[in-house]
Amino acid sequence: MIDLRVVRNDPDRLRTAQQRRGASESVVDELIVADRSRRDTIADFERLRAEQRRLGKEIASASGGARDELLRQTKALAAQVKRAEAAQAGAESRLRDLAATVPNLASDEAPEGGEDDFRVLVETGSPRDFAAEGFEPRDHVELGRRLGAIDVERGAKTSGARFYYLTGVGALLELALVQLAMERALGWGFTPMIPPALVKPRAMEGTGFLGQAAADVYRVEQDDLYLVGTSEVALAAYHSDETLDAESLPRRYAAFSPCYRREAGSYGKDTRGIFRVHWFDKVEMFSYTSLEQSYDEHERLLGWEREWLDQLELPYRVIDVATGDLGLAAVRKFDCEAWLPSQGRYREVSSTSNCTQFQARRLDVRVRGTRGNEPAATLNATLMASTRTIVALLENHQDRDGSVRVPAALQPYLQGRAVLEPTA
RNA sequence: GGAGGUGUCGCCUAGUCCGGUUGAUGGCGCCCGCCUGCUAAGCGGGUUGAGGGUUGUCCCCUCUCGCGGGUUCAAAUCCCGCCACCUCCGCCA
Repeated sequence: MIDLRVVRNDPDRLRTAQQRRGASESVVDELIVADRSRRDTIADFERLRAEQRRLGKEIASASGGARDELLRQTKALAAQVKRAEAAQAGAESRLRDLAATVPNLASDEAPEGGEDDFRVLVETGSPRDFAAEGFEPRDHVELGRRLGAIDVERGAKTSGARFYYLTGVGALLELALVQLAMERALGWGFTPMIPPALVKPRAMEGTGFLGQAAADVYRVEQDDLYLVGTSEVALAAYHSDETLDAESLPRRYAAFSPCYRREAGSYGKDTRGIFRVHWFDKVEMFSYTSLEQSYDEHERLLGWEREWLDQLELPYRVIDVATGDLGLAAVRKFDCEAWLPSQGRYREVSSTSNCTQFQARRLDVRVRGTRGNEPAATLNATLMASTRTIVALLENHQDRDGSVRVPAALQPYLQGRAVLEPTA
């Protein structure tokens, strides 16, 4: 949720922010009205309640006729209090519902525009020239089949489109990646976590996934639980309703969890292979910081994401995502995109967002600092998304015979294997 | 899934049966001060959190006893629903 003080003190800033996002500006005026009505109803209620209290105290000590007279007065008052209370509750929920639709204020540094208006920040490593090497690169589906690593046909048989089995060396590869990622994260000071993948509505709502992204979320209706699309949800909710000491920040968590996404509205997009699937596993980095610290932390998280891709020896670029593509919670987002030879372009393999106080305000995560309590800032960053990492590894490190070179850093986690050989 | 119990302002706890000076008792911890070669002990005071008013950190108001409703002039206290934890039973990895 955005800071409602902006609505009161600087509505023009909010209008500009909405405009930069391509979001509704009229909502600002609605917010101003709703906020004013909330304050008015609160004032009414508090005034009546104070009067009621005062009378109640008198009744307690009065007796006889005086008491009866007081009772007559206060009975009428009680009805008014009840009405005022209902009016306040109504005004508050209207404001809350309205505020919930407003996205976080995008950073001034984020490029303005839609999905295609990103800015490329860096490009590192160069895509291999397969023509010069004299062979046509295979895509990950073909490579995975030859290695006995990926089985999409049986995935579809069992669970439907966009499901897969990792088999044999494919399964080992994921476990190796997870293990390596966790050890790196541990070295950087993260606390390893294995969080729940099913969460209550509050966690989902608090992280901003029930708004415009709700269609992409799996819901278990019978128990009113949601399957998380990222462990960011469970990690953000981890400290909900808590007040953290400023000295304990930043707090960094690295979680391994499955991720479930309905991928609604992506019909026909990336239908081949395991690039876009309904379920994958991921190691996610998550930081709690103060608002001031969050900007530097964002850079650090990006640095760690890059270090990870460097050690997997993948060519990639980093983009500064445009305002219209930030989602609800982020003020700024960097995506790392690895080169995919089969597609001849860069594709997202990781992403880091600074959500500032947007999630913390909803989930009630506060920092106890010198200025009193204030909402914490939360940041998330992909370290290792299993399927896309496997796709990038197989395609970039393939050889003409369909074998795949294992980057040195990963070899100790794959029983020392330097090359994955086709089984058929 | 069934039966019973518990949930009080950091931690522990009184209060709940029998509604009203409870805007919640006491202890521990913590903070400030006093005392003292130092430390400890001792003595005095402070200590739930949130929102708002005034922005004259001085005060005032509202909310907050797991959460949400209800009854009542009035709810920590009575009633209903839910949640979490504990014990036992059943079922299952």
